[in-house]
Amino acid sequence: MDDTISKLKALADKNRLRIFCALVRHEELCACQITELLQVTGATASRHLSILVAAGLLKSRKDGRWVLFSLDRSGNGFDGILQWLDPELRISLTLQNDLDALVRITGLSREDLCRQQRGEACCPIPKGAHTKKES
Amino acid sequence: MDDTISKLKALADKNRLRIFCALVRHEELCACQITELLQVTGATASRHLSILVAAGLLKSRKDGRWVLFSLDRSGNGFDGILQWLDPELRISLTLQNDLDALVRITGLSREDLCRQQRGEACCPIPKGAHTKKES
DNA sequence: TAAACATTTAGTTGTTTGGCTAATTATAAA
DNA sequence: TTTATAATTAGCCAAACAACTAAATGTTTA
Repeated sequence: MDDTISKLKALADKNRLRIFCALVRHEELCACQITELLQVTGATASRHLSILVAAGLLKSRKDGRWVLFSLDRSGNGFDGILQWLDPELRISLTLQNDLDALVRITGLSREDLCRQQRGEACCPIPKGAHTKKES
Repeated sequence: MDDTISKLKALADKNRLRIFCALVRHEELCACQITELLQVTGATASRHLSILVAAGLLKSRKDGRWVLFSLDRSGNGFDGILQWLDPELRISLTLQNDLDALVRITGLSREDLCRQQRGEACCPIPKGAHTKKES
């Protein structure tokens, strides 16, 4: 039961649910892409990611300097979770907006993305991104 | 999305998950039966129940002095939730123990149960109930 | 009507959680 | 080998939460 509660707790947070749903549609995302998506500090994104990994919902692998995260579909009841959350993916404006934002984020090279996050303004954020309101 | 997060948060608590799973197997339970099951104060059980109702996972109806709770199966994605949690019901010792305890609890009249909770010791708790350990 | 009683609401307290900044670790580039 | 950098960890604070006791609410019975 503790295992199930860990998964529920892990998903019962807006930012972590956004991460999870983003990874339903994108095979792999690195920590800095998640950071950019959520618009929080890298430390905060890292904490959320570690909670999702600890709950057995995500797995990660290193790729040089980067750490890439993806869904861990091997967990108990994973299909039930997806079946539950899938309708959500289609109707939530927040999640739709995230998918739009991910088109931009994954379109940048990881180098440019991280440079941008450090405020060197080499890659201005296109107007309209991150501006839709939740229904 | 907020609706989904409410449901996840509501289930992401050990006592509330126990309530929910108890109601998967028992059509209706009153607040005092839940109180007896969880071994918490009536106020605490009432709060947990209200959170589950607010999340749309349970519904309630009044029957005289008593309030009876049951699953609200009309909610979005309810089947996915059940599909996810059903395996849990079979393997968790805590939940199995709860089902055993419910046999005793539902075997008592509501009157006797509530009298017992007030400590008049009219209905001694059978030895062995509430004693199994979680795996 | 008065007393008993099932449940809920209010108010308090200690714990958990989510965010931040700063410091640390590990990898890559100069 | 020094510097830059992606990610994590540590430490802090405010907000959220779960438990309790006590008081309030609404229903039934004497």
